[in-house]
Amino acid sequence: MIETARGIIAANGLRSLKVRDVAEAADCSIGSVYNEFGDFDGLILTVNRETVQALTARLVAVPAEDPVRQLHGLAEAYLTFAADHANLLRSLFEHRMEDDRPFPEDILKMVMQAFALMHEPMVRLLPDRKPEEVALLARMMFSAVHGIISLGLEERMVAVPPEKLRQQLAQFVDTHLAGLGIAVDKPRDGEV
Amino acid sequence: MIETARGIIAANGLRSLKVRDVAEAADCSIGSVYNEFGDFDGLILTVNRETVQALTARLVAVPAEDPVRQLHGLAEAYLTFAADHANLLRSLFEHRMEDDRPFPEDILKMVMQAFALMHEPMVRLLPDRKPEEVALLARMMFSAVHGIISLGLEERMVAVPPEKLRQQLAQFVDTHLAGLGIAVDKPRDGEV
DNA sequence: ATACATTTTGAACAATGTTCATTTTCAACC
DNA sequence: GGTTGAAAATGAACATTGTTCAAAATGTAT
Repeated sequence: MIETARGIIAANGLRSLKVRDVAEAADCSIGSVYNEFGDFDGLILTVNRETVQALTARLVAVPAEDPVRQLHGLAEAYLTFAADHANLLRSLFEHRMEDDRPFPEDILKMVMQAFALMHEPMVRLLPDRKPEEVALLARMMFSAVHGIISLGLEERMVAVPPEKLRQQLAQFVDTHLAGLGIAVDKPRDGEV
Repeated sequence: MIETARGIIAANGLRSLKVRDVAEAADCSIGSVYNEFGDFDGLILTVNRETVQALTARLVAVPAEDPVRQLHGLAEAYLTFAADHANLLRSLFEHRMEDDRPFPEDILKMVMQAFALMHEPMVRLLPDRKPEEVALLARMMFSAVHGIISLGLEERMVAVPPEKLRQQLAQFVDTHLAGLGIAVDKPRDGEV
């Protein structure tokens, strides 16, 4: 059932998700969807929850030996995930809830955890700066990467080919690290 | 009528925009809304069009004497606009059309024009690089700024206070320019 | 004043999220 | 095995909202 919903969102975007379609595909009644998830938002949030989990899993799997490589790896993992699951990520970041119900605590926490994954390598690279300051820098860098990727993949606008985006992202990370006073002269794998 | 629609979106988000509300507020029939805008998307797009125009106007108004100051000004103008009209900007970037109708050409063009405003000062700062390369750098920088601002202002997540965001943005621009090999040692107005 | 064009109207329709009384399922107990 | 009561599943009915379109209202030219 979640599987079906995710399939529909991934294939045609959140807007095309319909309760009736999910019920039919799952071979159960409409009411059952409501018994399971409470309401439509509940279903969407369940899919979104799994999306963050999948994303976080990818990010956590990035090797952590060399902090610079790790940052590149995180950015690239994010890009790969975003390119493969553009609609799922959009659902996560763009879905607004009914009324003004609060954003679920656990999803928020997981997103923050994903954000925080850039924190550790940044601390290693900037041992002299205050932790709070580094936390801000890390969040900023994550946000910047997010912006580059999400606008870059936006089909409505002129979408950049993922391969090209990958190069740009790597360049961005390098440039930004250089700006922070971190030397990155040795080219890494797969860089042009 | 557009005014009403914009008001509703700005106040409560795109989701709460209803044809009937607009018709009632404009003191006309539902049908008239359709005669005027074709369909619901037409109304939304009209509001979005004016949003890009307003944003572009703000960005164009940024002084262009010193390129570094100009870049800071552009980022700050974007932030100010985003903070003042968060829901309108979201409507512009997040609204998906029915089916797969194409994104209107003119809006796309205006967004690109806004993107391109970072191009000129970047060319001035990097006279030795190839124009296409600078265009990519400019778009990347714009996207990064967009990401920092849109995630930063996201109330669902932990929103950063605009004042704090302003500082971070300025720091980001400085860092990035430094990474590009551009010296920025003189503090600018209003910087902490 | 008449005839034709244009605009406006809002009732009816279609799509879709939501509810809830009813039915079905199923386990526990005698 | 039959009875019973809780739990789960059902889908018809409802509420909201985008959309259509025949009819009415308005405007204009002759």
